[in-house]
Amino acid sequence: MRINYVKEIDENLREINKILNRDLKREMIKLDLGLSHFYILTTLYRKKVLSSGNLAKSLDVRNSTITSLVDRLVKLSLVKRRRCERDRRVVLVELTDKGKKLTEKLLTLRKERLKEIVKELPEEKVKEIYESIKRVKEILKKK
Amino acid sequence: MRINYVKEIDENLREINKILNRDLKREMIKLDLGLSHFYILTTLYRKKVLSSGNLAKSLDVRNSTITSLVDRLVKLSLVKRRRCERDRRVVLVELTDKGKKLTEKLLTLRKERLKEIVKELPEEKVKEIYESIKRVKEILKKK
DNA sequence: CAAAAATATTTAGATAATCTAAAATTTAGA
DNA sequence: TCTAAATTTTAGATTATCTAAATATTTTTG
Repeated sequence: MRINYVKEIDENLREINKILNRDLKREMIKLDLGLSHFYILTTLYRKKVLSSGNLAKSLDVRNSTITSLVDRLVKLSLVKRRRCERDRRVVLVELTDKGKKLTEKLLTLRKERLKEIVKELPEEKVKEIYESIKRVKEILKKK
Repeated sequence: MRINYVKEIDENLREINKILNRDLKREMIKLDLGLSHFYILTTLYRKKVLSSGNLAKSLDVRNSTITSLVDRLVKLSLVKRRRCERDRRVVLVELTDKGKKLTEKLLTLRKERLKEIVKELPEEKVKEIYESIKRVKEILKKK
């Protein structure tokens, strides 16, 4: 019997995401925050500084949604806002030191689950998994 | 330089999910439904019949949330409810024919993006990707 | 076997997330 | 300079999800 690879890859990816998201959601609830706040924190962690509008594009939500999400994070001193010097219409958002530390902790927690892969498999196999997943991402990202 | 595989796998998985979810969200909005409805439809598609409570567990939301999500799908004749014969406390949910058709269409749409993998890579490589992703899922699922 | 406890779901009402439309501010172009 | 465009925020509506209580059914126990 021939395997329908696309179907299987799709289902497995959805399942992986479900498991990782479930764990993540629980962690965020403990902090009294939601998944969207996690996405903002990690996006800022990678990009350093981002305008409110680009954050909205990145999360695929409206600008006004970003305003209230960021409001919450500002109140908790996890991120800070400042006006862009060159174009004063633009609001730039970035992590505070406290925000950076928390984000690192969250990313670590999230990776705990994935560490089992490294524990269980030989380096060669882990590398293969890494490359496969990277390849999928690159192909999806192109479009 | 040594690559931190776990970190990279984590980031790539998140990115893959972001891309696939964004596409999916747009599709569901056209139908005037949310992502949660998609999860219900596809879960039922795989499992055929599920109690309201098990749906809640599967989506990691409260029972009462399932009630309103399913209400909406029943109104659109995409799923139907019935009492369990053996234990009449239990409410069973399953897809209607209309629901099955729509779910198949949604899954196809979602897989369109992933089909590019098959187009671009040799069968051998696709198989490797499939097996890698499956392995990740299995390891995560164990716990 | 009847009363009490446990289980599954729904209802009602509250809270939070996200949206739309309009307002405020700033920039860019005719 | 005046007008149009761009960026963000505000205000208010809508939707999703939650908690707690209510309902119906089953299981346990004295």
